[in-house]
Amino acid sequence: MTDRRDNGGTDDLEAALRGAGLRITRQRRVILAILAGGDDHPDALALFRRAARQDPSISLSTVYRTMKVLEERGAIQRHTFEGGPARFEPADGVHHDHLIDLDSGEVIEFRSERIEKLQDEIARELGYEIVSHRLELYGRRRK
Amino acid sequence: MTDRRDNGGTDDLEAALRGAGLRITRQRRVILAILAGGDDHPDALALFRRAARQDPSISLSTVYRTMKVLEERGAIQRHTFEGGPARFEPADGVHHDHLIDLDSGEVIEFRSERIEKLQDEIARELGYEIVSHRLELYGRRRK
DNA sequence: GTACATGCAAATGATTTGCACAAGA
DNA sequence: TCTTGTGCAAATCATTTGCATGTAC
Repeated sequence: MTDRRDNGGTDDLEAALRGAGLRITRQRRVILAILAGGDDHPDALALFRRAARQDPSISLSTVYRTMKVLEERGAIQRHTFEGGPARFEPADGVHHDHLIDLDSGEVIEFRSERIEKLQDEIARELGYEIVSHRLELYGRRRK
Repeated sequence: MTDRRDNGGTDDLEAALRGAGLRITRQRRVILAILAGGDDHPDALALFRRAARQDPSISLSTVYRTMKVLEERGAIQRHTFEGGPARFEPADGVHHDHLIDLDSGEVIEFRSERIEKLQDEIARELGYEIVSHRLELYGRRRK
């Protein structure tokens, strides 16, 4: 047993690349392991720094390029929270929203069936079909 | 009677600047009128182009600087929808969320008391206090 | 007159891209 | 081998800022 999540693990990410006829390079292997291993939402620079510890030859461009292909394959999710740079997380199949801790930058995931449903109702009333949505709560720990 | 909204009109915007001891310059007057007059959500460049028609000497920097002070005074809202640059709208006092038409870029405003309430409940359950939030629906017109 | 505002150009920060070389399949 | 990937530097995009000059109050 491992503490790695069932989905979004290195194997799933590798499969996403392989399935598209893309290559598993030494640097991609490192990046995928970091993505799959962590349970936070790192940005490109954080990913780059962590990767560089294992392989100092990795470049920031490669991190960005890898994020782009993984996103195109639906293997990861890209989030752009207020202010900061894009942050990434392995796609876990189940959609969820985010609560961002304004003090620490920490991201807490949550999911509300009722909110999802209400969103659909609203879109329908306005004559629209939802393609995607984003719901982000920004707050601080209650004392 | 005017088709200008009750709130977020030129007068409100001017008041926001005056109240902070700031000056109403020729270029600010033009920008404020455009913001107050339109009912869309223009980005800095769009604002700049419209302003330049009335006063070709206006610079993009001034648009950005004006957006910054107005935002600091709470007179306008800045939105960063997926992808694109920041877009602005006069603050109308009542909070609302947005549905973005993926084909036209058009922004439709809506408000759901029930969603607002659910968000508060969720944050509370997670031990947080919401400072702000953003809910954006991206979709296309239903045929 | 004096502090605040402006235009311009240069700086910034995040991200992307062109190119010559390297390396998976 | 042949195509895809990489590092590096330069380019791009949105936005900000330094500075000398202009102007609202």
